Order: sequence, then C-alpha cells, then structure tokens
Amino acid sequence: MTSARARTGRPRSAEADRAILDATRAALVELGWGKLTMGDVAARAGVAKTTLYRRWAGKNELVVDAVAALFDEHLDLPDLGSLAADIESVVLRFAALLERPETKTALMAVVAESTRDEALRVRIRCAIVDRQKRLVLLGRERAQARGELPLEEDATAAARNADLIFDVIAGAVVHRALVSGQSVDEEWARGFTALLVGGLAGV
Amino acid sequence: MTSARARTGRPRSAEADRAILDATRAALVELGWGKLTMGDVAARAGVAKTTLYRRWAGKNELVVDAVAALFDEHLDLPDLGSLAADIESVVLRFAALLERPETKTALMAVVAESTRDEALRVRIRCAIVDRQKRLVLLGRERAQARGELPLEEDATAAARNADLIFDVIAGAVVHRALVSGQSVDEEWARGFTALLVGGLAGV
Amino acid sequence: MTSARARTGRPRSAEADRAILDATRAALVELGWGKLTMGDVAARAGVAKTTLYRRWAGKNELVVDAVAALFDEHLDLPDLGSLAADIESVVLRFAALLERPETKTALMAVVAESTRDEALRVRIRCAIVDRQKRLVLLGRERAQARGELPLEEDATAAARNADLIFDVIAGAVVHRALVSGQSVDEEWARGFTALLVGGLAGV
Amino acid sequence: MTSARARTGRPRSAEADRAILDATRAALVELGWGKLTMGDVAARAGVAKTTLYRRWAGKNELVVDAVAALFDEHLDLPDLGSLAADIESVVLRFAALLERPETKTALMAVVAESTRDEALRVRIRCAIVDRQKRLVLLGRERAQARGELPLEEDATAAARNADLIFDVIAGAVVHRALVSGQSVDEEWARGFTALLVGGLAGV
DNA sequence: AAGTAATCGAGACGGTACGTCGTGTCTTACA
DNA sequence: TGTAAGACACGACGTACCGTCTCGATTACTT
Repeated sequence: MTSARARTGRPRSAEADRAILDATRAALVELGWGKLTMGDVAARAGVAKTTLYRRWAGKNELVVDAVAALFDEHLDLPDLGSLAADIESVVLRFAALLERPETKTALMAVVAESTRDEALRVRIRCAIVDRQKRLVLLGRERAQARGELPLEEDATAAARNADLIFDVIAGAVVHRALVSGQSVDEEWARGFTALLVGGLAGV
Repeated sequence: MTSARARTGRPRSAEADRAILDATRAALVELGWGKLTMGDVAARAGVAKTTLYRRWAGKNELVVDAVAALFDEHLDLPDLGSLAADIESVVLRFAALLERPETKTALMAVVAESTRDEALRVRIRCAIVDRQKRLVLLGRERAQARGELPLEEDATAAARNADLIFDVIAGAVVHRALVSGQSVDEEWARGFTALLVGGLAGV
Repeated sequence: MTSARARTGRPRSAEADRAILDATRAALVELGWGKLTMGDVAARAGVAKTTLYRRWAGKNELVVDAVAALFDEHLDLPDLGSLAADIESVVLRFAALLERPETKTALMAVVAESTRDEALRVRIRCAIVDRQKRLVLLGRERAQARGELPLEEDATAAARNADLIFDVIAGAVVHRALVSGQSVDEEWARGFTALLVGGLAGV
Repeated sequence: MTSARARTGRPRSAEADRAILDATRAALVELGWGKLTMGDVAARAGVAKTTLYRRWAGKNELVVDAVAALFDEHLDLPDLGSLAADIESVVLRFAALLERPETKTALMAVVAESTRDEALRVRIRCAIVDRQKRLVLLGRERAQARGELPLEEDATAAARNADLIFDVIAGAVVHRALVSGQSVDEEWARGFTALLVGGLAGV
C-alpha cells in the first residue's frame, strides 16, 4: 500500500535507489562530506540528477539515509566474564566501527548538520544513539548479576545513570579517535576501562 | 625569529587579522557554518578577499582559528578548593561554550572535514586540543598538592593519563551536548564528576 | 545535420542567444571594449554567466559575433547604375558603420587580439571578412554586365583580384577613419572612387 | 630645465627606464597586448611596480612609448627608376615592418585604445602616421620629375591627394596583413601596384 | 660629516573581474 | 508518469591584476 496515487505512470526504479545509496557511500569514502556533490553521486549511480532529487531533498537527507544502514549492524556484547572485559570489548568494537572511512567522515558531518536541523537531530538519536544504549543496560545487568555492581533502587536514577555512562564511553572513544586524532588501541582501552571502573581516586 | 624573509615589504596588518576573526565569529553566529562564505567574512571585516586568503587557506582553517580564540578566552580553572568542584566547574564552562552558536555549529563541522585533511587535523590539534590540555594538567597538580591524588612517578604514564582524562571529560560533554542532544546542567555535571572521581565501583 | 549528439537534453534557448548579443552591443556602446565585462553582459541579458560561457569562449569571440551581425545588417549594395556610384555608396555605408561606437571601439581591439590567437583570427575571417567579400563580387558582376569592366577568364585570378580589391577598399576606409583619424565624407569617397577606378595615371 | 623641484633627492635611474621599455617590448612579443601585465613587465625589468607607475600612468602610455621607437626606424625610399617599382618597394618594406611581432600586435591594440583616448590619437598621428606620409610626397615628386605623373597645380588638392594615397597604401597593406590575415608577398605587391597605378579600368 | 629628500626593492592592501563549479529547477525526447 | 540528458538562474569559489600604500634601505645633492 504505497498510497493511492502511485498506481499510474511509470513506477520508480528500485534498482536506482540502491545504486544511488551505494554511490553515495562510495563517494563519501573517496571524497568526504565536504567534496561530495549531488551531481557526482548521480553520475556514479548512472542516474540523472532529476531522479536523485525526486527521492531526496538534498545532500543531508541523502547522506543520512546512506549512512544509517551502516549503524544497523548492531554492536553485540558477548559475556566475557567480568565488567572490565565487557567494557574493553565494547570500546574496541565501537572504535573499529569508527575507523571505517565511511562512518568516520559521515558521523561528525551529520552531527554538525544536526545542530541546525531538528528533524535530523531526532533521526540521529533514533537511528544511532538510542539503538546502542541497550549495550550499557545489558552490561550493567550482567555486572549486577555477578555482584560487581550494586542493584539500583530508583528506576529514574538508573536510567539517568545509563545515559551518563553511555555518553562517557561513546564520547571518550569518539573524542580520542576523531578530535584528538589518535588510535583507540588495546592499551588505551585498558586504561580507559580502569579509569571508568575505579575512578580517578581508584589508583 | 619569525623567518628570514619577513624583513622586507609592507608588513601584514595586525588590525586586519583581528577584524577578520571577529567577522568570522559574527558570521558564524548569524549564518552558521553552512552559509558562511569567505566573501561575506571579507566584506564584514572591511577587507579584500585576497587579504583573507593570504593568511588562511580556506574556510576550515579560518574557522578553527576563530573558534580557538574562544576556547582560550572562556576556559580557565579557578581553584575551587577540591578536585570535584574543579571538574564540575570546567564541565559547566565547557558546556556553556558549546552552547554558543558559533562553536556549536562549527566545531563538529571542522572535525568532520579533518577526517579527510591531515593539515586541518594538525591545526585543530595545535589550536584547540593541545592548548586546552593545560586544564587537565593544572587540575591534577592542584589535586596532588591537596593530597587528593597521588604523585605520578613515571612521566610518560602521567602524560598518557592526562590525555585519557582529557578525552573522557571533553568527549563526554561533547557527546552529551551534541550527539545525544541533551543539556549539560548542574545535575549532570555532578553525576559525571562523581563517576569520574569514584568510578563505577565507587558508589 | 546539426551534429549527432544534439538530440537529447534541454535544447539551448534561442532567445538567450539573441538577448546576449543585444546586451553585448548595448554594453559596447555604453562602456566601450575596455570596460565591457562578461558578468555585466550576462546581467543585462538576464542570463547566467554559465549560459554565456557555454556559447562563447570569451569576450573576444562574443564581441566578434555581436559585431558581425551589424555588418550583415548594414552593408548591402543597391544598384545605383554605375560602378563609381556603387563604390561611393559602399564606402560611405562602411564608414557610417565604423562611426558607430560599438564597432569603432571593438573592431580594432579584436583584430589586435587576433594577432596572438589563431582561433579568433579564423572566427573574424569567417564571421566578418569573408561574408562581406560578397559585396565586391556583386559589384564586379554588375559592372561587367554594364560593360564597365571586362569579363575575367581565369577563375583563380578573378578570386585573387576580388581579395585585393576588398583589402584596398576596406583597408583605405578603416585607415582613414581609425588610424589617420579623419572623417570619411562624400568628398573623400569621391576622390577615393576616382583613384580606384582610374588609378594614379588615370587623370 | 627638468623643473624646479627635481633638484633634490635621489634622481631616477635611467637604467630602469631602459630596462622597463625593453621588458615591455619583450612581453609584447611573448604575450601580446591582452596578456601583458604591469606586474609582469616590472618583474622582467627587475624593478618594483612602484618604479613603473612613477613614470607611466598605465599600460596604454607605457606600450605606446615602448612601441613608438620601433616606428622611428624610418622607411626610406631608394629611387628604383619607376613609379611602380617605388610603390612595390615601399609596400614590401611596410609589410616587413608589420610582420615583426612587436609591431603587429601593438599597432592595432594602440589604435583600438585610441578610439577612446584623444591624447593617444594625437600621439599616434604624430609619431607614426604623419612621419611616414613624406614617403608619398617623395615618391610623387620623383614620378612627376620622370613625367609619369602630371604636376599638381592646386596645393590644397595636392595635399588632400597625398593623404588619400597614403591611406590607400597603408590601409591596404594593414588590412591584408592583419585583418584578412594573409601574407603580403611580391605577387600581391605587384597586383596592388598595378591596381593603384592603372585603376580598375586599366586592365 | 650630517641632514634632507626623493628614489629604490618588496610586498601587503582594497578592489574588480575572471572563469569554474555546485545547487536545485526546468525542458526536452523517449520509455 | 519516470527517466536520462543537459540547459538554466543563481551564487560562491579561489586566482589574477589593478593601482595604491607602507615599509626599510639607498643615493644623491645640500649645508
């Protein structure tokens, strides 16, 4: 049921959609957000610009759609037996995702654009942020089951806490990788985990 | 020794430099990163485009320098008597800086560009990242003087540690404010400080 | 057969062509060759600069085409009954054309440029020189019909002769008007015609 | 008497003047009028732009001065025994002068510029046109002495006639060489001379 | 000698135009 | 109706010259 009016005329080519999104990702890798142009994407996809604009309103929406799929490969969390091991593992997996050229370049660009575009902000939150937050919840549950962390009594505080931990983990990794521009290796992951678990005072 | 060949010819106008950076910040506020153009900045500064390009290679480098000044200006670390108070204070100041329209819109954009541009990456590191690391060093020194933190014996480890702490603090604030898109208020700052100082286990 | 590939895409606007050439002539009158700019012509024609560059490689070629149309329009050769009258008439018409501000200022300028630019030289020859040679051919034909001039037997010599006569007439008028800087009036035209028809010895 | 105020201060370098004019001619040959720039001339001459502008107001005046000297190498007229031989000879000499790249490109450019600049027009007339007119007078005198041409009774008509002949000769050669863009060789010179002496009717 | 005043080189300055590129819309002919 | 091709108006790009200016460093003629 794609709407009542879609019954007449030539139907849109589904192949074109795929070709365009593929071309967008390829262009993103080769050129980065700044040099990516609609005309270039159209040419790569073997498609007229018209076709492109008929489906997406502009560069922003196109790139977000093209990139969103990448984050759908969910980061899973195998139980490694201890809180520290679980954290280290998720940090390294997240870092590996950020190392991929198409995500690296696109993530910050889309975030930058979202500061000016409410709809985009919501889209990012749904497609990327919230989706990964469950990892924090799952890790905490396991640690509590192991007795490494105390049970939370207040549900609101628990949620607030999970948000906080998520921002700390994701933020530290992103900042290290993209702003400081240094690699997130095992050594760094160990140091970070130690700090997160034990705190500044816990040395 | 500002270079051997700079003794001849008319010297560059220091006033122009100032006017350009001011104009850049103003344009950033009014138009945002996306609509900001070199020509517009030049016009606002009452300066020829040539003058602008003689000093900066493009929009990216210009904006980095313009924004870097804000960091220098707005981030300092008054001694509030305890490690926790110092951290809370710097977190809130940093968050306030990120709320300003000229930083909010520009910071992520240049970071995004920097994933494809080594020179830009270096410039960001020098002009912003490395300069603000002083806050971490200063805070740690004070905490050590107060006896809140132990002295570091290994200088390399100490430096690595400072980098880590910087990424955690800056990353968490940026992620909360720009990616998660939620406000960094006093309550969040208190929670974050507690986590950082005491760790997950330190409840 | 206007070319094989011209069947697809939106066809070029014929109206734009007209508007651009008109605007060029107007700008030439108001500003002269030196101050005429492509941007200004585009603006006058209500056309984007791109549209202009899609059709002409630059100022030179544009002006040649704009001026060539004037030659076509203003030079013809009504049959005045005698060779002398025909020559006098074409001399005066040509002089009047050279007096117009759009031709006066532009013609020598493009000729000057053409000394360094083979393509431009060819364009001038096709668009202006060769087209006006028809006047010589027509005049000679009529004079032969009237019995004023003998018939040519050798076709090659006839062509060479027409070229020579054209250079003499056009050259003398241009030199008088633009180099010597004196007016081409009826008296001069009469004197010139007498010289051309009768020769130095023909007194 | 170079004026009252020129007595003190460092005198202008005569060497610079020479270097600049040489550089201008060289640039004219290499680049043509259109691509010649003040900055380039200054660089070739090993001189600062300031020095150049202190002596000439702009490109026009500079080039006219640089080129004027070339026309001073006067075209002489050896007596070859007949009017036709004298004309042929002067035509070929004039053509040779126009073949030189520095004159070819500069002459038309300066003439074009003169359509907008009265002072320049006067300067050209004095430095170039009038100077060569004496060749016509000399040739006519000789032809009259030989009995090839009748004596003129009316002095005014004689002067008018000389002007006319000059425009015809110079104009035809310039038009053939620069506008039609074909070479002025011996064959053309012979044909032209025959036409000039005998007229269209004199075949 | 010391002073004065115009020159010199270098190169930055505010402008203006350049010719190119990307955007998003439009107009064709064809499917 | 969709589509490929490509022209269109718009506006920014980064560069090139223009002619002027500000420097410090030479030259000459004064006193």
